[in-house]
Amino acid sequence: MQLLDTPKSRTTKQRGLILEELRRVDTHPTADEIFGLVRRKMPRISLGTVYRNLEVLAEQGLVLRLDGGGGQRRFDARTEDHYHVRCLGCGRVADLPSLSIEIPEREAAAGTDFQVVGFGLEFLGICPECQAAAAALAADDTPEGVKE
Amino acid sequence: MQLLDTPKSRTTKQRGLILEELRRVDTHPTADEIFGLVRRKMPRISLGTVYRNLEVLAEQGLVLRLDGGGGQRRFDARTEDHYHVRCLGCGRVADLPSLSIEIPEREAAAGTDFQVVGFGLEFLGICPECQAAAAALAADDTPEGVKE
DNA sequence: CTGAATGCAAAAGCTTTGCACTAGG
DNA sequence: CCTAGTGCAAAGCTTTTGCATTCAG
Repeated sequence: MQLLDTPKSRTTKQRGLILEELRRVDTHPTADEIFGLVRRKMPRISLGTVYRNLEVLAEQGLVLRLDGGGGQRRFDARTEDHYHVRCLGCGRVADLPSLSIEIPEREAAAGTDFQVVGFGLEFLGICPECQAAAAALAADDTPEGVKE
Repeated sequence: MQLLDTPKSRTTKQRGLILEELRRVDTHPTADEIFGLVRRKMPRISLGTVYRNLEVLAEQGLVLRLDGGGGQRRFDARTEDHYHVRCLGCGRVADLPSLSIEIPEREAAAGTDFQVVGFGLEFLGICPECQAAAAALAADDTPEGVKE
């Protein structure tokens, strides 16, 4: 069952061109860089349009957003080695009890001309509050007797 | 050998209090939330001071910045499964050939009340350009005959 | 036709910075 | 003393949004 129904999306020249240009490069450009690329072929496109389309394309799974969990910067005074879970709903972060995880840095380094110095890993999830909120919302939206 | 010499830092009331408050909580607060906490005990502190001190404390290794790779958002039209390296110098991102990595999501989920739905992993490194820049800089700063 | 999408510009975060003043060592 | 650090306010950057207009289906 589909909870949120996505509004039907249109195939505009702007969206097509953005995807095409993004596929042409392997530089993982920022929105602004994409704006620059696309503008060469469509000078009147606006940065807002680029942002809106990247968002749509990401929802459709046609592009990946690399923002590593993103959102606002958070701070932790616990400096011993441990991992975090970040809530996809509200951005809250919690500690995880220490896990021993093997990350093949050597192998990664072998596949690139970057000098690999480490890695960033965080788990993604839904915090209890956001789980409850989602459940309440689902209940509201579910007409009488409908099962999922 | 120490390349950049850090200017000697002072122990101000503000810096001490920020660290103290951050140690008191386990919520991984944002700069603004820390500002709120600290302001209860030192009402005239400014948000700028909080940012500056968090930066210093992070450099000293007393606090961790959780910004998941951070910087500007980047996009990728390659949607098949692969990992990335991000340059710590300039933020540039490159693809890595596919690696099979085992992330113990189950174990992580067992240690939290968050509903774990996945993880974010990226490698960190220095891109060739930034390696060159760093080497050039080191050469400049190295007086005649000095070896590292 | 209808409303999704656009261009433009303004607004909204979050973070950094310039400057004159304060205070740590 | 000397200069790192502070408070305040302004600026900076990236991303989002409101609105009248355009255009895809």
